[in-house]
Amino acid sequence: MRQRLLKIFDILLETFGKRHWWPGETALEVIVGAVLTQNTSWKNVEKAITSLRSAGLLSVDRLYEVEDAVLARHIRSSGYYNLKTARLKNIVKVIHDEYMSSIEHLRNNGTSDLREKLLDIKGIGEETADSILLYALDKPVFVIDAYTKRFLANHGLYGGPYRYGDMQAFFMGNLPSDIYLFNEYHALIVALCQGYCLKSPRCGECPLKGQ
DNA sequence: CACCAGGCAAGTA
DNA sequence: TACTTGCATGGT
Repeated sequence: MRQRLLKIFDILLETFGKRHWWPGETALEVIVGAVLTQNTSWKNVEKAITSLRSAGLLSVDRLYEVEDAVLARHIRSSGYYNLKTARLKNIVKVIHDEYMSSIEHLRNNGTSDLREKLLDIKGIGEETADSILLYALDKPVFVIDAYTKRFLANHGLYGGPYRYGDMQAFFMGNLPSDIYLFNEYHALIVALCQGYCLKSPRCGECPLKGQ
């Protein structure tokens, strides 16, 4: 299975190229994006991030201080703005109060289980926590989402159960623990599903046909 | 008009 | 444990 998953990765990389998920952005922007993109298209999230950046709000301390109503106005385009305002405030408060507003301190925290720490924050579930761990904090965890589930179900790689932890264990048990690989693999699965498995499935043209 | 998008928490059975 | 529902904008 290990070789099969690596072969699939090579095909996806060849087909779609590097996805450049969250390159050249600050870790805080990644964290904000991870929350804002919950059940929301990335396009709508980009507008919100741009608005926050223009307003000079993309720092832990500025986000900590800003009024809820003001924050909500800037992230309006990403939907669920009242909910997401509270969720951003929740995680920013932890970074501010417990890590001196430093993402580096959060990243380098080796004493407690960082994943559990994130999951304890209201509004941070497994996918958001793992996206933050992988894409913002450079931790080797495999991110699972609705696309990943569809990918596993559609390609006969895995028989279930289709629970988050089981699917994650499948990938992490059958791949080398590598930040770059986990980062790119997840993004490539999304690209595959968006191009071939989503609306009007094009399974006949799927680059993984026969794999 | 309907449906979906890089989920989560709270409620129900 | 396994559903169901509210949250909300913007694109197709």
